[in-house]
Amino acid sequence: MSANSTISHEIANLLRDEILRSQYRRGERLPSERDLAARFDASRGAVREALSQLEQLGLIRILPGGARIQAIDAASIAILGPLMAVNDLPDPLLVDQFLQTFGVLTALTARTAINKASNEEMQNLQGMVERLGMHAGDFEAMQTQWREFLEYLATVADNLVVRLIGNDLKAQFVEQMMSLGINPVMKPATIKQLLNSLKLSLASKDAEMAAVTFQMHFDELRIAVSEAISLKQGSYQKQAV
Amino acid sequence: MSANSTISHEIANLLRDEILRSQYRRGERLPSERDLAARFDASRGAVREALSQLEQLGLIRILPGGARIQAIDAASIAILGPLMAVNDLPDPLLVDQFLQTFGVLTALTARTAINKASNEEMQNLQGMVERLGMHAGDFEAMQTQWREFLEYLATVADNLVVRLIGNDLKAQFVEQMMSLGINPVMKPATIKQLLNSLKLSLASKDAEMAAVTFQMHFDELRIAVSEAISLKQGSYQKQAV
DNA sequence: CTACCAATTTGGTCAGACCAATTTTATCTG
DNA sequence: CAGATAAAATTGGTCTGACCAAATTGGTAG
Repeated sequence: MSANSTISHEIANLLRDEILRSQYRRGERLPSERDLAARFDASRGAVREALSQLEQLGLIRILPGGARIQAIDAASIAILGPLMAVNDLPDPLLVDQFLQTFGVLTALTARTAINKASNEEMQNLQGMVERLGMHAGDFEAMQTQWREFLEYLATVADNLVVRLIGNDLKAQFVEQMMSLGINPVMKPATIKQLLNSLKLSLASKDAEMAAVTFQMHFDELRIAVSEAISLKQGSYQKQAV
Repeated sequence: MSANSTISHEIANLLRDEILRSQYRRGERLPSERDLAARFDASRGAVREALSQLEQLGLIRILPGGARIQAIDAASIAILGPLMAVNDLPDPLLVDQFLQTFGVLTALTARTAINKASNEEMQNLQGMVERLGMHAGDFEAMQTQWREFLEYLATVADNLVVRLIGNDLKAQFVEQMMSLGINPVMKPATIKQLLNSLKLSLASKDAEMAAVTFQMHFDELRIAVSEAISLKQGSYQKQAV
């Protein structure tokens, strides 16, 4: 995933992970560009490009005298993905916070979308929910359609701020979960209930109800993912034994 | 603000603004590094560092054959600040979306914070709200204390995801508004009501109520800011005449 | 008009050099 | 011994010029 062909990207990724693994303390000086160049057997130019990227991520601050490590909670959200990936398993707490955040933003998106949707868009939304209900069994197919639904919802809501955050978040997260083979399992009854509630809110154009529905869905999802992770953790420990 | 002493930063900022001003179309090729170097009278290395930053911002994609402009809604949220700054006045719609988003995230923070606050933290929070009420008149003082309150709330909630988003958002936004001299004015009665509601939710440890309170506050703020901007717009037009 | 091949352009990378500012070290002083 | 001071080494910022592989472009043959 983070194998961006170019050397500067590789260096950036390596250093990024080292920083995220707390191998440097906050405020500490990174090795000099020349030293790094020697270490990675690369030119100073390549190293400088890498550092330039890390600075943009908010992980370091470059200034005459040396590049210094920044506090991690002063960084950009673009580090979330890598942060979840530094360990074998993502930090469950972080994942939970992630879903919680994603939940409120999705709820906002739904609220906005329903409030400003045209008749045609409303019909499209209803149609998509309808189709979602039909594939209730097939996880893969539902996953795809579900994402399309959220995507369309975002399009209708047309909130650039949420959109941008969503980009960063989704890109960082979804693939991460997928690649780890973490499959959250939700009870069919719960899903059915969610879809029904969604149908209702759309039919009555009740934005608030839709928001609450999504909120509840994500709360369920948080539980499911949490279980999926601890399950995975169990199997890891087994392997270790 | 965006005058980062170094040439590469200057180039990056210039190009960033040009892209945000839609001077290039999506998918279009940026001038070659050599051309850009000539244009800015800089070395190719400096240009490459600049492009490296723009790529990290998600504004362009660099690949052999040329750097291409990306869709703006595929970028990082770090572009929001510059995006609001490209015009004399920030886009009111964007500002509104901004506050809306900030609102739900703050509501989430409040909910989480109250749910997991220790007794001591709870007392601190109550104390801060108390003090906020005392400075109801002085805008400056209240502004500072208000920010401290939110900051502490975030510390207690301890949600890294929201934290990171908040960083990016705050950094991009608050200063922007300040530097433009946009002072949203809220009725003292409204503020009083907000603080009371806040006091109540803290006293009864009612996380949901606190969340709703913040939500309402931000809705009020959105109105106030919207008015402040259109007021500013009026005075601009006067000047133009 | 299409398919294919050569010439050109473009990004990726390197080496070596110079400057200004900072940091470190050594030196001198009280 | 501590503190101020000056010299030396280090560090980031920038430039020049060069080479390669991949992609784009332009022209040519079918």
